Amino acid sequence: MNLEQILRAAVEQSFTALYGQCPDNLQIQPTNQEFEGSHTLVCFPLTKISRKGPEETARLIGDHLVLNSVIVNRFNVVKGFLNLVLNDSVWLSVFTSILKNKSFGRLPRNDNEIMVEYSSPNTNKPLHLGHLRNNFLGYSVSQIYDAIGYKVHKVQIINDRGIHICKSMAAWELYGHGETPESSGIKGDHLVGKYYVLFNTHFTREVAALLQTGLTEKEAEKQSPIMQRAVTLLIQWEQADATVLKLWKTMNGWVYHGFNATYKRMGVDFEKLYYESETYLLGKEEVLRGVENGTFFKKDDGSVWVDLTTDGLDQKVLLRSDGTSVYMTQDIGTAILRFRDFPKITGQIYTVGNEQEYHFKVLFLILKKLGFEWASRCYHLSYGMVDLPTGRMKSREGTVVDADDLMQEMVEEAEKQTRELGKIEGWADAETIPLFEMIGLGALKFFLLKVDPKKKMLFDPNESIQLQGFTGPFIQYTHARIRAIVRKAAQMGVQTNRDFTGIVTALEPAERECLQVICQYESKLLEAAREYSPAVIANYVYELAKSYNKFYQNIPIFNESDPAKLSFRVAFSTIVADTIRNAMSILGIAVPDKM
RNA sequence: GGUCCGAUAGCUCAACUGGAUAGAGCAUCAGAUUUCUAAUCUGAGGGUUCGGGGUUCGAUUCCCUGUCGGAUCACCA
Repeated sequence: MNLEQILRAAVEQSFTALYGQCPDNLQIQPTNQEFEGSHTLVCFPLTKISRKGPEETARLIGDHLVLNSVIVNRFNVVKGFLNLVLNDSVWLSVFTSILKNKSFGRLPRNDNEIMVEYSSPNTNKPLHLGHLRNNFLGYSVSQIYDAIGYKVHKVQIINDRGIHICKSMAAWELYGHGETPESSGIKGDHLVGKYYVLFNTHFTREVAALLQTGLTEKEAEKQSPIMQRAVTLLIQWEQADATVLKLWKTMNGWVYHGFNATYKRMGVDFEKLYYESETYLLGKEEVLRGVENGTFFKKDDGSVWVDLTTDGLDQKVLLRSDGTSVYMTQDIGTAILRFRDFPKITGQIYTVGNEQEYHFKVLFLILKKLGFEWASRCYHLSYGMVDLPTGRMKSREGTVVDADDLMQEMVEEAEKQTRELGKIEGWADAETIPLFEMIGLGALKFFLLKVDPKKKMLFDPNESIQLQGFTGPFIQYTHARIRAIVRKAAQMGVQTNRDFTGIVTALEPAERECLQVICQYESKLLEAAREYSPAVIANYVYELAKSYNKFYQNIPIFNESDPAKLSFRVAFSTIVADTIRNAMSILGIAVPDKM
């Protein structure tokens, strides 16, 4: 039982003793800074049962608690708010139990399994800033569920087939001169992306030329030789033409190789990859089954549709008139396949941008209509676009921020700043290189995760790497400072592994305050899981770091003459550092011991 | 036009299922401390929570309505 549960039980007992019954949704919240106390009971809702005014109700409960409960020391009443001051002995025993609990911050394993999909890029160009938010979010949500005891399956769907990859293939065939990642020294995904861009340049040029000859825009686009080549490639691919398949495999292979390097630097991973080329046929089967049992219908031209007008949505195409599948078709197949592969999962989380909200609404509805009861347990973790101070990212205008470039710039900036501060002089490269990586990526991840996922956000690279304020590096530094204290204490031979109940009699206000923040960690994890929001954790860990800084500022640890208090404060610092490290690992961010 | 989402300090963001005088950081100004890592701490100024109604002990939060911004409504993915 944690502190809040103990307190809740005590209040329930008192209220029941006074009035014979007690509502089960007692509102206990942290006390505002300006009042004395740590926990506050909101008494307005209780007046219906107590049949007294809010203030009197609060006073009576407070009196009863002080007399009958061992944990409440004193109280004060402001309007209908009952502010409770707990005994320091309670705080100390809570502290000791956290200190001894090796798995603090990780809830016990349970039988739940959940699947998280994230990343899921197209294979025709490298990852960009938007993918960074996607990956960090998906990874972090996986970590959150892992921490509350779930078994998590991280997956992604790779859109490896379709016209987009054929465009890169066409351009490479025509203008590539056999260029490979090895021959050019260009990372595979960037190389394929280069030909995708090249396709568009030539396509635009060809269309412009054809327009001169008097064709309409539509005709010109159709007759463009490079576009015709791409379409041919797509048809040949579907016919399993050996040479086309070989080229397709080769170029996709380059992309995967490049992506893997990017994922590795990001610090994300996957248990299983699904490929569109392997799931779209199952989707097609299911759609045809749906036609047979009347869930879907066929139009005269042979295309298959679902009618969702009674659900307030539109009609949606599921198979083209030529029988080929669309995006929705393969998503149906993928979802079914996943629940077959992992029958124990209680649900599935799709980390995909908010521009696809409609798509997922339709997808889940279709799955429900097909009779899959798990459809209601699919959740679209939707997130907003990432803007830059320089303006919006537009692939057409070439203002897309490449993920690899950005990570590299962040790390370089981290190095520059750290060197300027001069604290790492004389360090070996083996120490500094991982440190720059930690700071640069920590800054990036923290900044992208601290904002509520569903909101669109502004990414300011310069602000993100600052060592002051609501940033990753600030928290990393706080952690490093605490570690320095703990190291020094260890050199002095201070013992920290002990029970402080009864040895230490009183707490400083800053200690009590900080301890209170630590106690909130597990409930924050649950809240983060409920909301699918790493931002909850980011806000929390920032609050914790600030809270410790106040403590650190007010209490000179090594000036303490009482050895019990000295070891208590060092142990206390250890717990804060551990909690910071735990919370940051939920965000996928490493924290250094020295910086 | 239909649907969904957003709007909070100069800027970037918080505010737990409706709770106290709406909070942080940055920026501005004024101080402390020169250490156990100052990459710190304290204080000040800065608000009609987009406008207008409603629900109640109490609304940034819920309902209605208007304004603005974004997304989406493809035989694209």
